[in-house]
Amino acid sequence: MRADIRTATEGFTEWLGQTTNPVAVDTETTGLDIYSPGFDVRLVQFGDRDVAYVLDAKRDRALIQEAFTFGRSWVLHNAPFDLLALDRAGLADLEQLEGHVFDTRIMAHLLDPRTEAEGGTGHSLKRLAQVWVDDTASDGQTELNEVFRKNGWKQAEGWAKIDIDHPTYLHYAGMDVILTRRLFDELKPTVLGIGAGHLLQFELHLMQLLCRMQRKGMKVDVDYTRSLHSRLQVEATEYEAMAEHFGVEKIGSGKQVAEALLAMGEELTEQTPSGAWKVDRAVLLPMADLDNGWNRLGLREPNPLADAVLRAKRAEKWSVAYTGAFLDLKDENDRLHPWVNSLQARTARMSVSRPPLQQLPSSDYMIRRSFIADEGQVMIAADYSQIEMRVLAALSQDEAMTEAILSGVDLHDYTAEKLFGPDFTKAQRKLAKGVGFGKVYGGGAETLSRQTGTGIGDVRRAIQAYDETFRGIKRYSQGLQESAQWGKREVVTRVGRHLPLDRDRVYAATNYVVQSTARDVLAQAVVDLYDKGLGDYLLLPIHDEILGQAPEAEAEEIVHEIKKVMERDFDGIPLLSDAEVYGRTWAHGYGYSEEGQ
DNA sequence: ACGACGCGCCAC
DNA sequence: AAACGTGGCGCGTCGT
Repeated sequence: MRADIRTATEGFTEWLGQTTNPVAVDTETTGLDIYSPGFDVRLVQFGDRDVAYVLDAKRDRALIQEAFTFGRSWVLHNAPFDLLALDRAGLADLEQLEGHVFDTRIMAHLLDPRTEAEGGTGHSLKRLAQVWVDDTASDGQTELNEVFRKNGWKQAEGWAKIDIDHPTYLHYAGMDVILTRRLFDELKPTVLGIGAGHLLQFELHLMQLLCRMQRKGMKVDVDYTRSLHSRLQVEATEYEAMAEHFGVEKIGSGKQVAEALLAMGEELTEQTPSGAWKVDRAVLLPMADLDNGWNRLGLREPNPLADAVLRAKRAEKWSVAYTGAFLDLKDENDRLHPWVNSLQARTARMSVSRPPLQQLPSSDYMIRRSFIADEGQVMIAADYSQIEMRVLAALSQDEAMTEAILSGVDLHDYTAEKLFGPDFTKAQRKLAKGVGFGKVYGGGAETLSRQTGTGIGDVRRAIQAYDETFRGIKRYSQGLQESAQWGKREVVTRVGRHLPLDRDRVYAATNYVVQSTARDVLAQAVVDLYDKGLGDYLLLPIHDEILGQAPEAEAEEIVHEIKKVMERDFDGIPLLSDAEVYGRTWAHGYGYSEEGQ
């Protein structure tokens, strides 16, 4: 494969003026945390199929800035990282490139959303280039790692420490853009070939909007977070000491915990897939005489070790994964800019990482209290109610479920009445609800029986009654699986997304379509909100919810506008949004109030 | 020292 | 007939 890697600037402008679109772009930086102190862009590369210019971000700063004003189209692999890095370093604004950017990672995801572990190609440039461009393609990563290793640098250090003119580094940098452009040339017609051209445009647009959200970030209440962080650390240390008293030196070692509990005369019954004793939360809580909400059950004498391990683990997790991460990752203005991957899961669900803000504890508001609206603003949120059940009703066009939803009655009450009659008990409603979730998640009788503590026979009868009540859902689910059996082993969603199914898990088809369609509803809502000029109020997408902030005086009005934009009809099923003004902090949406503290 | 993996736990 | 879905990420352990 021809690869002409040029490190001098001679001829760059002429080349850029005459090469074909899109021009591949990549950056090499000091690290991954764009908003941490000390972050810098070191190299910026431009390339086409055969030629790469590897420019020094400092030496060639003006030339790079000028290049981005050329009004070309660009292609990047995993564009958000480089777009935000370029923006942060003042080399190119997000807005400047918006609408002119392709992302080969997004294109690859549309063609096969599976990771390597799931049997797909995965979405790393190296693997994709091997599959689509040249099976001997090497991006030079292995050689670069070797240089890092020989110098005694850890992975994360190498990127900042390697000499900017190290030949291995420059080769790696140059190959990246050449492979990206070559990959683009293969992926583009293939994406169009499966009829996903419109979907690609949509995803590229969405990705760039989420980049804006990420760049803005969210304000951390640093004083509060520091104080909570140390409180959690103290708590973890205290409970770790108690555990040690019972012979457990490392609370994270399931082996030690299990052995100590057995020595205390406790009985363990559940095992992990590899045969070890299971000592997770579900096992330890009852042993500590606690329910799921950590309240005393009063059923037995609490085991002090089980109690200490539970509390130490929680305090440890919360301080390391949350408060500690918030403090580590915030920028110099105390703002956090989490990574938002607009197209992540097999079902296209988005993910948020560094830190994982989509999964902060919701049973207690203390962690969410770390996030505070900007001066004069309040946090707001709007979520779709029962989005997955409603999407399932719409897709299946089930008559009974449509009737229930349109009548406005509580769906689980309706289901319980159909299953058990008008005098259904609380436990029966819970079971009815569980059966409904089972349809969305693909769960079976065994699982539901275990979860609800209902006998397997009763559960089977409930599922059967459910299928008879909601015949359309059963029919829809079977239809998906049958067509996947006959044709290609995949389901295609309403927006034309191809979701591959695993051979032995074809039953997951219903879940995939529902989860994916619900994701696309939220994604479309994000685009619509920006179109209506409400984008500046948004902070973060959370699967079926959008978190935002707005000036206090207008917050009610703005959140109402957001709700209205989100709400829509989906094949006769109304998708409704619950909108709420939280208050100064994220915790205000979870029962926190200043006065109460 | 580093990576892979098992396990666990946080969310929707 | 039956089959619980999607993530992020830290710790401990074990192999290289």
